[in-house]
Amino acid sequence: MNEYSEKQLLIMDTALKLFAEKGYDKTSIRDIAFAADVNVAMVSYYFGSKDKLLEALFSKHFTFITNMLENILYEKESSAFEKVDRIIDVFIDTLYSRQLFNRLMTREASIIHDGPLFDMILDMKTKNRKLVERAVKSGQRIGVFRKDVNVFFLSSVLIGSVNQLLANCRYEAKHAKLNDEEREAFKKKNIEILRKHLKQMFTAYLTHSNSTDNA
Amino acid sequence: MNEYSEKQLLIMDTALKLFAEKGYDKTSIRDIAFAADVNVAMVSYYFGSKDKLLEALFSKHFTFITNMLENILYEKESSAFEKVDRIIDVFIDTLYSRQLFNRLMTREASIIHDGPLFDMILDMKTKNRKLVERAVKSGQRIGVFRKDVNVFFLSSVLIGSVNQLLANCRYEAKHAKLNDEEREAFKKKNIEILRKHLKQMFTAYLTHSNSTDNA
DNA sequence: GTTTGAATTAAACGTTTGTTTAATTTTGCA
DNA sequence: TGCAAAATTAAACAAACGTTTAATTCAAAC
Repeated sequence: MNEYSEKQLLIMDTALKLFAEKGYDKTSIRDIAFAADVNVAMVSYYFGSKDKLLEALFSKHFTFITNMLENILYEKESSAFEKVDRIIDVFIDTLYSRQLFNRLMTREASIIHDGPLFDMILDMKTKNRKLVERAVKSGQRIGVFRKDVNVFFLSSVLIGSVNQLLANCRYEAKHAKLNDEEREAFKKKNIEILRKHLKQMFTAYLTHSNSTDNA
Repeated sequence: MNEYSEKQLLIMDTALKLFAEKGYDKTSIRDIAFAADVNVAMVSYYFGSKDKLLEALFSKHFTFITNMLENILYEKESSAFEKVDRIIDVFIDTLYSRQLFNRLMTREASIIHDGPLFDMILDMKTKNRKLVERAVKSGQRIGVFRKDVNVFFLSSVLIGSVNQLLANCRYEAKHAKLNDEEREAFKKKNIEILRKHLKQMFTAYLTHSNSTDNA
């Protein structure tokens, strides 16, 4: 199913980069063709249309990411705390290593109302929540986590923080006029801070007995 | 400076709604004109161009939001914990009450590389951080907050969480086929959960003594 | 070497876009 | 009422867009 020729992959990679940096709508097929050094007609020839190219991009990265998430889901971990740490690592590493796709997806997600892309994104959001839920429940079962944790809240914090921090880094890097190398180093540095503090924050929150239980 | 006629405000409000829901690029001037029941030429006549209309929208909402943030900055609060609670309230309420603009801004922010919009967004991000920083430092001064708090991290968590939760709510609401009223009630419910748990989480994190100080 | 189908190309197509024009209507003021 | 400026309109404009066409090149099989 997902077997693309080298030329198709070249087009997809080039398109992903341009879509992420300039936006889907502001990237013309001619832009992609020029950057990938292929003829304009090749996109329609291989993918059918610009929309289908976007769909192909989503499918490709979704199968990779959701597969990874599902594998984690069936891992055996020794403690609930390790589970939480592991999940934070997986989310951060995935969002960081697939920054371009993640940027494109988040952007498109905010204006999509239905169709195959909507279904894919909804499916991924559900899987994200399942993963967080599993870790939380295992900690609750053995009594080390508080009982009134809200998973919808937690997964929003997790994903939202990473994306927001990466966006902030891009802005700071541009403001400080960092070059590509410096910017990536800056991102990496802040991602590691995020990782460390997010783990601390989640642990503190999950083990903290709720002081306003009756609210 | 910011004095617009009723017709100009009508165009701006209509444009904001369409930009937020369909995206800036996918909304044509004809779409706006039709929805606002004005002639297509009126947009260029009043604002100069579509880009300038977007700039006007940004200016309008930015002056409001940044003014509000700066006012908070000089408020007197009794305790550091109250300061944190207050800031969380302000961010949540602002992001929630200006959902449409916030959605538009976040979306455009991810593909803007320079220009007046870039400067405005950067300015707002800086102000956000200043606000968080002030609350954290006041708690550190009197010794109730830990010393190694990272403000860049905290502000990312705060803004990122709210936006991500609202985006998740939109998806859930569409999946559950809620109508407009039900969707807003669903959002409101989850925002209140977010508010409560975010305050707990921040407090737990800020007062939690760091167990890996030497890391 | 010929044939067959895929790959590649330059050119053209029709549509939509943001914007402008030029004419007309409305408004506010003397 | 008369007049000048502002507001509003329908029509037209050029440019950019995604896509298609029709011709040509390429590669592999026989």
